Amino acid sequence: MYSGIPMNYNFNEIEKKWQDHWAKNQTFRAKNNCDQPKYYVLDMFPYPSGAGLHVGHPLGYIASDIYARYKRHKGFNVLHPQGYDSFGLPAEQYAIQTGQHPAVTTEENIKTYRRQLDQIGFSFDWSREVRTSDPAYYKWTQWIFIQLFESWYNNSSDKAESIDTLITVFETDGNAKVDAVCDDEIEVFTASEWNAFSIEQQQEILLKYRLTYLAETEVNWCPALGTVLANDEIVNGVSERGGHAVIRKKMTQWSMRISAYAERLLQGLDQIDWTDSLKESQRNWIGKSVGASVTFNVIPNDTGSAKYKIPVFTTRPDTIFGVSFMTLAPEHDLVSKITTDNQRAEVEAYIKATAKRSERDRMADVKTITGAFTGSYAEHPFTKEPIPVWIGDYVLAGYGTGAVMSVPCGDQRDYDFANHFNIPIPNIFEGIDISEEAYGAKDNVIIANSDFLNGLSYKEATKKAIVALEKLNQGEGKTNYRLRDAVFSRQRYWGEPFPVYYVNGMPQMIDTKHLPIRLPEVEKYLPTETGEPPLGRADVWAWCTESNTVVDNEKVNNTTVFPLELNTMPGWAGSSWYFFRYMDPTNDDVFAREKALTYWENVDLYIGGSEHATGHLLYSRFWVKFLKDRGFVSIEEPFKKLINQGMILGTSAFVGRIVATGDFDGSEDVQTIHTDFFVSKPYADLIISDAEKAKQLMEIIANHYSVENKDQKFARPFTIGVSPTHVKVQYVNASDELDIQGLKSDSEFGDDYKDAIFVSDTGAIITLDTDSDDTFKVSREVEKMSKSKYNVVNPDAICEQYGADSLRLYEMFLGPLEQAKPWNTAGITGVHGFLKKLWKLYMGDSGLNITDAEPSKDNLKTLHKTIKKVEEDIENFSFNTSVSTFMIAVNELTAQKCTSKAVLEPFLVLLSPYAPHITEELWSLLGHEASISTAAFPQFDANHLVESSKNYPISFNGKMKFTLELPLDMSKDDIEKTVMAHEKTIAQLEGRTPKKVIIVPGKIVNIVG
RNA sequence: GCUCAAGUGGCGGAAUUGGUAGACGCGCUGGAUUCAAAAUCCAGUUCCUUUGGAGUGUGGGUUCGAUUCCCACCUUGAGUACCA
Repeated sequence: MYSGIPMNYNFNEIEKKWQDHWAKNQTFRAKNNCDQPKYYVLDMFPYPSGAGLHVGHPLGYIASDIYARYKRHKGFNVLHPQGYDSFGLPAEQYAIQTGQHPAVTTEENIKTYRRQLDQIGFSFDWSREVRTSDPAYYKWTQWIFIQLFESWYNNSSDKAESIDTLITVFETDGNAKVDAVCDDEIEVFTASEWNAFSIEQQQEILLKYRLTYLAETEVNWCPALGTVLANDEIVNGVSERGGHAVIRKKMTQWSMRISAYAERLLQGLDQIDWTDSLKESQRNWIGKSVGASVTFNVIPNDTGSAKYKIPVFTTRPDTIFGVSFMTLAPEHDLVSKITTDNQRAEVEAYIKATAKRSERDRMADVKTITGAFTGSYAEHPFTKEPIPVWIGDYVLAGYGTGAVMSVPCGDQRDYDFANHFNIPIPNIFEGIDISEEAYGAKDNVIIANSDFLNGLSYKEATKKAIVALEKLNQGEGKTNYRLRDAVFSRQRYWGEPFPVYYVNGMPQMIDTKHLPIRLPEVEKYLPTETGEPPLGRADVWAWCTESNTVVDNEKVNNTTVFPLELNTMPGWAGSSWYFFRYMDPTNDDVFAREKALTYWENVDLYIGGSEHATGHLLYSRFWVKFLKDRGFVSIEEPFKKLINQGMILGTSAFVGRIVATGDFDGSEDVQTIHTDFFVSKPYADLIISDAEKAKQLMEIIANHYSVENKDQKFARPFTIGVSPTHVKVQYVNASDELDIQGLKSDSEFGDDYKDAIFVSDTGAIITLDTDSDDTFKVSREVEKMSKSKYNVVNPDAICEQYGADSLRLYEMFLGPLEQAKPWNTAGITGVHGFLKKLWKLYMGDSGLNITDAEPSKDNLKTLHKTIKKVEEDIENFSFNTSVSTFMIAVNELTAQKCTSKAVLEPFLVLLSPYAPHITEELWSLLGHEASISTAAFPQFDANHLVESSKNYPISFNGKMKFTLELPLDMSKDDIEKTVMAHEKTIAQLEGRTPKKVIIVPGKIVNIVG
């Protein structure tokens, strides 16, 4: 243990001491009953991966920790918790490979995370830790799922209500008047019909209304992962995790009726303080478009007499007279029904061809226009003219109705399609040329050739067209959203089990008082041979309605014991509400007690990565709105302010390996051979630009191989090039010089560098046993931090070598929080040196160097300008600039030889959010018993910054030439006189008379002429 | 293609109610200290053809004055992708 007062800054001892102290005294425990104003600072909780943290991960945590500590100094009761999103795919993939239970590896990974987090000195309230994979936690995830099941969305009240209110309506009035968000095509029934339905029939109907429902849906199936994926888990047509192929497949799945909340999710964005880009991605994801639904009647053809209707959605009902064809998605249900015999072969061939194209091909190739004519015609609602009905894969089955009214003059895709298939392109825009391309803009159009819409603008024509369509009963105004209901089932093991069992195929909820339903044990984490999810392997996975327990599968009799659901919940289930659990983490009666919920309300500041824009952040908002509707919480939005921290990139290091190209064996085949020669960066540049130098090196190489190794092939003429090869950044110093010995003896590279010959800056071969001055420089490049690029920097090593305070300061010092920026360990010596200077300022050479001396004017000026700047910076989340400010302050106070306690004590408080360990240590050396975190933030006093004079920049035509110290209270006239009389002014003017003299008192003087 | 960011020394970056461009730090150069190295300290460090001139991606514009405001363009990064 640490004792006495060391003269040197012994960060390892100091940091360990205070981390232990904080943990032991629960210094950062948030109070639930408190008169202080609350402040809730949250980080997006991590998935505990096996790789542990690299220096990029803590960036956001450091920023939020600074803010949390700052808010404590400002008198707030701060909730700053941390936990783990501990269900997830990687642990399960690892389990499949090794047989290790995911719970075991997860526990190990969490231990590593915790150790790494602890050593950085975060002020987390660990007494509130949550883990999504903990049954005490997922009990409530299951509970929320049940609440969603027991709810429907009433459009009339614009909120979710208990399913009981819906049943009451059905019992008394049937469903004709119900305005709900529900499945399409629900049959209308009366009250008496409802009451006559069997229980199963009733349940089947209710399922179409519930906010979470079981339905056969077309899903994104990932064969490699053996599970379905949500839209936001697919990036560029492949799985976000692992990059595996994804195909469309119909499966019975739990879904969440998030589409019910589309409008509120959109509107709510205006109420929250998020970045515009993040709000924009959510807006795009929700994808609201306002327009009309229009129904086209199919003209009965020779083969069929049925009267089919084609409903379409359009944002441009004003262009309805420009329709010259219709296009259906190839998957559209009507296609097979309306295709004429003549066209059947062609249509079927086309459908087959498009089905074969993967989603990825379709996305990659948007230029090729394909389609087929069905042979059928639809009737134009107004002109009654026949319109040919085509199919084409540019129309998406999943959006709108899967069919479009094609207006080639107003939509480029329709235009291209019409051109390709020689379909007429009628022009309905007055004075607009459409011979080259469609005119898609809505502004400044005047509709023509459109009967009763002639002469109208987009807005007027849209209104009028909708009214006319409504009169015909063939359309109405409609708003469409791109946002689809979210698939909630995963065919995986390591996730929350559903509290669901099946009676005659109908899902039944387990009563909430029997929760949690714990994840069963399985012997293998793979799907069953019959293709069921891993839970299908569990032996004890049936629900007994008598004992209300999970029992052996063999007991299933479908009268009292029923099979349980085999899917598990997706990763976003547990993370959609965890911020509430921190408020009351151990409560076993409710997910969080009301008192805690009303005190802490919502998250004031949320920091995390932007990759969660359309997943976690949208789902959380959805669940919170739902919980509010049902009266469980009182807030509408979970995260008031949100900041995305930028990614920290790695600075990769490369050694230039010489590759030789030539015909080495006389076979006349040109080969490229990787030699054992590596060249230093400056020399590599030289041989590329200087043929003479290259020749010299070639000779050396040829000699090496032919003489020493008796390898004749290099004696022939050849050419050389430099191939950059990644090496570990650990072997490179601040001057980009390589530790050759270190690299050679690194076991991870094996024998790669055993025979390596390193050529120095000057072109000399570096020998390791002589102490020459030859150095070898690597080339560098900024890339994403990743193990394969050997540029990963572990915070453990940084903490050991420089300390957590240095790490914290440096991460902030790198640049603006929200920007991506490269990490380069070399630069950390700057902030580390600052901490040493700070230590020296307080400790002197022979012990505490603090006196009760009156602070000087300069001391106070330095202190107060620092208070002002740091406070402004923290409020603006500009942490990088306050680190500079601290450096300037310490430089100034050192130069001023300041020893005044009245200045040095408050300065520690300013710095403590950034560098909590060293400030806590110095604070206690100053005689304080209580933690520095309890100290009040210093008060800024502008009086200390008042100046009597100003060093005016004197510019000529806007260019500053010299400065002049003048009193601040000097009048404009006097300033002009003084400046004009100055010898440097006279010299500048060279006899010219200035046209104008601009004087801004306290700012500048500009002489024009 | 569309949307949103961002372009400033060798590097990370600072400066925005328009007013001394390059703060702070890294690196580099020179010096002190040292047997030597590390560490520490001091000085210098945008560029150039240097009694001066140019300069914040490029070209224009507004202004006494533009990194900051306006217009056009270029480049890079992120997101999104046939959404009717």
